[in-house]
Amino acid sequence: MAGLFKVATEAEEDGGLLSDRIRNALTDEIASGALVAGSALEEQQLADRFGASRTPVREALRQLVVSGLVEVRGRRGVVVARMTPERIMDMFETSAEVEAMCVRLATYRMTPLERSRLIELHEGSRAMVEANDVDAYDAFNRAFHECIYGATHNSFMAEQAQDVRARLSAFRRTQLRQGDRIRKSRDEHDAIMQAIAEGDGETASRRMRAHMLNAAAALRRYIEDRVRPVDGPEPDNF
Amino acid sequence: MAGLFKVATEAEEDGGLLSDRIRNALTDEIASGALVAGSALEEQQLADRFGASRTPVREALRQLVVSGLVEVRGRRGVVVARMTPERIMDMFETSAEVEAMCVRLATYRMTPLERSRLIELHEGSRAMVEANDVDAYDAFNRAFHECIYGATHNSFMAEQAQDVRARLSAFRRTQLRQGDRIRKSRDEHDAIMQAIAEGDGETASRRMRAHMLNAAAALRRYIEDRVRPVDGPEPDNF
DNA sequence: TATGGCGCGAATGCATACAGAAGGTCCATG
DNA sequence: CATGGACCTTCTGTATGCATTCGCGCCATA
Repeated sequence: MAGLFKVATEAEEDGGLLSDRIRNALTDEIASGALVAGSALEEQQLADRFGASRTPVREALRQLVVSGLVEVRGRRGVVVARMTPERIMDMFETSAEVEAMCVRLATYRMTPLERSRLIELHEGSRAMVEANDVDAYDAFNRAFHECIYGATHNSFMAEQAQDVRARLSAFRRTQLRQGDRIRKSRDEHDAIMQAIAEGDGETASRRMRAHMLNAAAALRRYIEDRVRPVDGPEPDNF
Repeated sequence: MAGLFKVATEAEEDGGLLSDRIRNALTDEIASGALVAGSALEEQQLADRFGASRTPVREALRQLVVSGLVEVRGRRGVVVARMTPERIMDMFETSAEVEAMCVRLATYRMTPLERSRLIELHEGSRAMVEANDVDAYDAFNRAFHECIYGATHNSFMAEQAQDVRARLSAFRRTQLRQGDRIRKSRDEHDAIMQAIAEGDGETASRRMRAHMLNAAAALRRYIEDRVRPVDGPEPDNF
């Protein structure tokens, strides 16, 4: 329902292709968790929902397959990518390494202006922590890391890092709700910022890796706490 | 023409989807350089060539857009991704960092069996160098690096690394034809292998990064030698 | 002669129609 | 009562048709 309204409002910016609009909408819904993993995505149903025919829906789905957000099952249609816990951990580890790689290069290459912008962002996150505003912190977090990607001055690397990050966004947000993870996250950012300020890319890199792996561990605890009691319908589902 | 024949022979394995076959064929042709950057890809023309209708061709093209191998220009159709020298260098740097990351993890995690397999591959490459067999060495090189990806025991990371590598394959092969680059490449592999044997992931990582950046530099020289004399129709085309 | 407007052609983007396959269901039989 | 097979439904995969839009060339005018 929210999707319908969104499409209706976005219909005004008609410049984009219909298939692109559908793809972006589905990407958002998968990344936000509105579409849970394993859900079947029927073409006709989506076409009705977006007020389009099956053709642009198909194109959007095919693109999502390449992005890894959905997977095809023979001729039985596509489902939202159903990931095992092992795969999620693999993705987090990869993300950690990629982020560590980016921050190392960024430390050595960022301009004073970029550094200033990063500091500004980081300072702004203090209020979100104290308000325990998960959504705001999630948005900040994204901006913070993208700022680092940009500071690598390597647009391809930035795109790759963002791709990996996007595939994990659905899990990252849940992870932030674990205990006082937000506060710890900001403390870790603080340590990273210090290494950046000192121009020590190697230390920044190690701290970033630890930061990301801590987030993964927090997610793991969160999942185990939530999945254990149920123990029934969805053991491998997400 | 070669493409037509290829499709005809592969038509027997009819299990795959038509759009997948087209996508794979186009991927191969772009990666191998048979389709040069900037070439326009007309839907009807491709449909005729593959003996299909426009629909599967469209789907294949859309998937290639997501892969970054082709790009759309409004409604003017798609062209093989036209990359600037800066972007290619960005991609090589990213590839270098990713490979360095993989080999570090692989050094710490590979099983004796995997190490044995890697040594065997490396030994086998000696003959190719002495025969100066670029195609054979290119194939070996791919197997060598994929073996390392696998040894990370992180399937997601392996996929990411392979994606980046695939996007550079068209350039990697040309680079191997530069001077005695093949011999140097094998020497660098040798140094990497030594670090792996000693279990020193950090050294293996640094050597791998240098190896990849050397390859990029070789490509740059090769391009400049070839593009400088022309200086006319394709300054940014390559 | 140069520039701007107009019309035509062609190719993309979307919609619709048709064929094939996969799964479910119901019935018959052991 | 269980099991296997055939039929039917539904959805995917592909083909074709139509509208829109973009580019290109021509012509008129300053």
